[in-house]
Amino acid sequence: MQKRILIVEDESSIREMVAFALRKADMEPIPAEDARAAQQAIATRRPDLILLDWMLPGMSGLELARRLSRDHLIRDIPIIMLTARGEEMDRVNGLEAGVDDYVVKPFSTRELIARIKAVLRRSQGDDGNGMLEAGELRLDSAAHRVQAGSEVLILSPTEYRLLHFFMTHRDRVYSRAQLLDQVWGGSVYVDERTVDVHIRRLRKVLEPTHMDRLIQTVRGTGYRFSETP
Amino acid sequence: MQKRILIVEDESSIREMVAFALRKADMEPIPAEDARAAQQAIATRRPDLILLDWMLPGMSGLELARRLSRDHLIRDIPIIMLTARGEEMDRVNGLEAGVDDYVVKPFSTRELIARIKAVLRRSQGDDGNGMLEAGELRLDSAAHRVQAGSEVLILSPTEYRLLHFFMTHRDRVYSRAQLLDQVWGGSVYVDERTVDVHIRRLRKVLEPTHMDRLIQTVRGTGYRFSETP
DNA sequence: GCGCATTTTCAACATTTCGTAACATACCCG
DNA sequence: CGGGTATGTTACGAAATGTTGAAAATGCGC
Repeated sequence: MQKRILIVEDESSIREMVAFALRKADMEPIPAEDARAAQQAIATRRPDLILLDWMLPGMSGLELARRLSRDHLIRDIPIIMLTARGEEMDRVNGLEAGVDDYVVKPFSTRELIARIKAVLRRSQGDDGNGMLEAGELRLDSAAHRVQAGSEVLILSPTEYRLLHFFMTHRDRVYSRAQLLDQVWGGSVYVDERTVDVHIRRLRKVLEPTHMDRLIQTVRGTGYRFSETP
Repeated sequence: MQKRILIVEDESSIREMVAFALRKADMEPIPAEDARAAQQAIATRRPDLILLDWMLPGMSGLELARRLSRDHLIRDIPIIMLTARGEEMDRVNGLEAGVDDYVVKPFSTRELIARIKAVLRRSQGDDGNGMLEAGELRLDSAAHRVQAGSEVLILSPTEYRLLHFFMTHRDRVYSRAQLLDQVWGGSVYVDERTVDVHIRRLRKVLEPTHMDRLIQTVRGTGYRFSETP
């Protein structure tokens, strides 16, 4: 199934080059040259991923990203930011706005494609209806329900958000700070150790079904969600 | 070590401009104005990368690329295509004659150099994503995971940093002092022999998969990471 | 305001990692 | 061949890091 990729970029040469590369990789490019066009395209075509230039005429890419992540229907669309070198990409700002990855210009088209695939893969198991799967685990975000096999699991709100984040961001380490940003929201101050406790809780819920193996500790760095040990 | 870059381009002004930029970037340009000259240059000088104009007098760049990828000795030389904007790029779609990247004319030499470097890096086992490969070894820096074949290897934080450094700095000796600087960070005081111990630990992890051969001792100097003994 | 579910903090406990030192082995050169 | 130096190997205690249970704090509906 062809993935639709929205390209929000004001320079037409870059837009064209990326569109070219996307087609070659069997994806469907949707070009947009500013935030207005982007928003319209999102509403009408619902892309699977958004490529967002950091600097845009009118509204900055970051601002647009923030707006998008505010809208619940859109927030699960992953975003990759395109930034010019040295264009101080404050990583934290990006994380707050729900940006999934960065690519620094100038980039090779192959690298860009690889990153796009990586991000799409990470949010895989998402069949478009908000059904996420990993191992025996199934998370139905529409119904807000989690199952392991036929077992229904009861999660607290935070546990649920944490698991949901992990299932849409697999095979990647996240530090405690990053998890706090993403799962708790950037504007709360809580001890980093709190993350450990919730990890523990989540594991405890998953333990009876052996799905706790999906949540892995990366010593010295943070935690990771992955099917491979 | 200087990289040899073959420039196949009929317009001499572009050839010269690119050659100039390449020299400035410490690479060695090999100019060729048509397919015949290109093939001869490939046979005699074996370039590390080929810049190929889309439109050439006689044989088109695409046709040349196809021929090259047919030859097993040549097929792993990466190719970057130079195309004019709108030069029926869509036709490239399934063709895919082993082209690694392409740059749309007019391009800035700075961008071109950046792309060249990216492609060269990739051919050294760095896919630009933080996926590093060497032999059977694969290090995924996003997931913070190391595999040898399908085997997952467990590394301590320092072992991981050390391996990561080596995989991004191959074929070069580093003294213990340099390794301490780069891997431990300049502001720590530890005995140089500590490096030996960590090398030993890393080797031990790699031993079962025979990948310890990648870490080589250079007596009197330090250590080196290389695929060739 | 009260009771309940949830979240956060805290601190004891368990495990891993690290640097050092001591000993073993390999290599070089006269 | 033998001494001297460089590197390999191992063991051990201290320090860093992760885990865990329980208590304290918070927030929410009634």
